[in-house]
Amino acid sequence: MVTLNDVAERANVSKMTVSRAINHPEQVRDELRTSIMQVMQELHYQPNAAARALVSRSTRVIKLTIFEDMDTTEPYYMMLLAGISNELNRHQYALQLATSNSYQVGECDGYILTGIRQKDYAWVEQLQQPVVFFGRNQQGYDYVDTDNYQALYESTRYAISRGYEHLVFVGIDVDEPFEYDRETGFRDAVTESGVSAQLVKLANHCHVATDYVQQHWAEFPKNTAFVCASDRLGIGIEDGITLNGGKVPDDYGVIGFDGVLLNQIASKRLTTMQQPLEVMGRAAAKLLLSNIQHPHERQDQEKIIIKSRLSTAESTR
Amino acid sequence: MVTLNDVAERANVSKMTVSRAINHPEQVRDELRTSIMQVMQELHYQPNAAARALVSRSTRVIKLTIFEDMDTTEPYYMMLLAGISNELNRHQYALQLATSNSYQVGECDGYILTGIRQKDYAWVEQLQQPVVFFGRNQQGYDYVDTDNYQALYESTRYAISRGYEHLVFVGIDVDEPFEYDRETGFRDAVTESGVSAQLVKLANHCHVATDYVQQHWAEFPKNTAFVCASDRLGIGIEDGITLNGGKVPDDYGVIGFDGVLLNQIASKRLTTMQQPLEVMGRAAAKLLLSNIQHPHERQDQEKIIIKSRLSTAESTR
DNA sequence: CTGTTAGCGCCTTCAC
DNA sequence: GTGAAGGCGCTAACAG
Repeated sequence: MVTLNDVAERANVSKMTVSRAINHPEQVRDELRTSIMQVMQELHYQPNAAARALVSRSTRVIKLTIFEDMDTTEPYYMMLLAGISNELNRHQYALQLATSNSYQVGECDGYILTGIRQKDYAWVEQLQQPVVFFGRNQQGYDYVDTDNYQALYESTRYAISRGYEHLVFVGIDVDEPFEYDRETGFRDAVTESGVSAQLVKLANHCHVATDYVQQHWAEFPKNTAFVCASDRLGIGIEDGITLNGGKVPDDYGVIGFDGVLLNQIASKRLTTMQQPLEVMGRAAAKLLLSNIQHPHERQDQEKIIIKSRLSTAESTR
Repeated sequence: MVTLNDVAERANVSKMTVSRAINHPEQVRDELRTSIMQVMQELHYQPNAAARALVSRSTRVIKLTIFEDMDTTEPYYMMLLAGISNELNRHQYALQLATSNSYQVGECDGYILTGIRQKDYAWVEQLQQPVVFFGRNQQGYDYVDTDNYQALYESTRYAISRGYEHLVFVGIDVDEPFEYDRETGFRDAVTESGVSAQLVKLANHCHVATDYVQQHWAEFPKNTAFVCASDRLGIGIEDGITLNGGKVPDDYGVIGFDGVLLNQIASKRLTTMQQPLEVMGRAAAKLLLSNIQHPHERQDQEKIIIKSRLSTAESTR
């Protein structure tokens, strides 16, 4: 292993000069600095991160902690990872993955947290380093989230603009703020334009949505659009319609929400509100790094709300 | 920050005794050890990983390097991550994510590599730490891979056993060993049983497969099964069949390969050879850790080939 | 069994 | 501008 010392000897300077050439180049004579740089290249010198961390108390490592079993984790986290990773790389930080049951090995300069439940907050509070959440929270921590209200408001408006006259909101059967935001977005859009509408909440699975359509088919006149709180529900709904002989998109419209997986896979492409996950990942990383550089009081909670974009496809006319 | 020293003082011993209580408990009197443990608890002592790494030259960090743009990365890597992460956690190692353009920050004890191209091998060779590949390689590095031959052999046999009398292999249009293995698996199964068969290679997209069926529909008599080299192709094929009025699974069978995403999403479930990605991730981690503990020569290349399992669903009878 | 000494590689502080 | 000394937190090696 090549150390600072090795470089110093070869360059005929003290190791301090080498250290300075790296960390405070302006304090070293140009001539010396370039010759030191050259020696570092020749020797393939790589600073020892552990030694740096030990003395500087900064690790240049960010931990992403996912409070869910990785096994059941949505694959779309991959896009999030990409965003976080891209941004961290730009600033020469490393990304370390952890789960709630991870053995905590090694320090870090900050955390990005996602999938937190109520019982996990005790752990969060005890953290010494800055924290950014992925997803809304009411505990005053900075967070990045998607604009659930806007997403459903806009997709509903879109359905109406395409001439569908009866709207059904297919929500997810959970008691979470994000779900209420989506519901409210739908309600507001519907109220404004005065079309007829109904709401239902289902478990977030394709087949549940399909069964729902099967059982309630009589309730849906032609010219109905289903505005769904997830793409899984959207796909299930579309299937149910087809099974009943309904025509998509001519007589029935379907709009999903999330838009991560399906574009690559599903054969019939679903119109969907697409969360820009890569952007959201980058935003979370950026926010965290800024908190690390400028430690601020917990008073002013920073909320970064990112809008989804409608991606139109074959399930709406 | 609580250090060894703090614990030592509070427990009225030297810091070495505390260090030993942690790393070599058997060398410390039971009584002393328990009292030290208690003090550590009280003080919430956490060993400083940087200091440990510095002195022991072991970081307990494993890097997963994905040689693809994260942006385009298959979401199924998430399952791989889960497997790797689970296994590493069991052994108290941390997982660090890197991409080819990552700034190399910090050391690690070993690498798991995936998505490598020819031009990346120079980088790999210069690594000091043990390496395990995800996916076959001919450079002599240990690797974990799925058994492509077996997967297609078995799915083909299955199709035949279900009474389909004409078989079509829908391969991926790439010049890679894994593709030839799949093709050979198909050929062998077909030859053994003497059914009629044909092969085609397509770009790995749903719609390409659908178009293919559309254009060649006349070639496919009833009782044809399509054995596909990916689930995307499988879905596209199934769609094509349906569009031509073919009945799946009664008159036409479709079998995919991969089986990661779709079970959660697609409404019509595809019969598919499912790669146990979580298991493969764990295997890669296990192999790497074993290489770290017992450094061996590069002579005997360890190959871990993991079999896929058929997951039968609605696209075959 | 337990304590003392020394040093891992780097950076801060203080001399020159 | 540059160098020397000291110490970050921990552990291996040697004393006792």
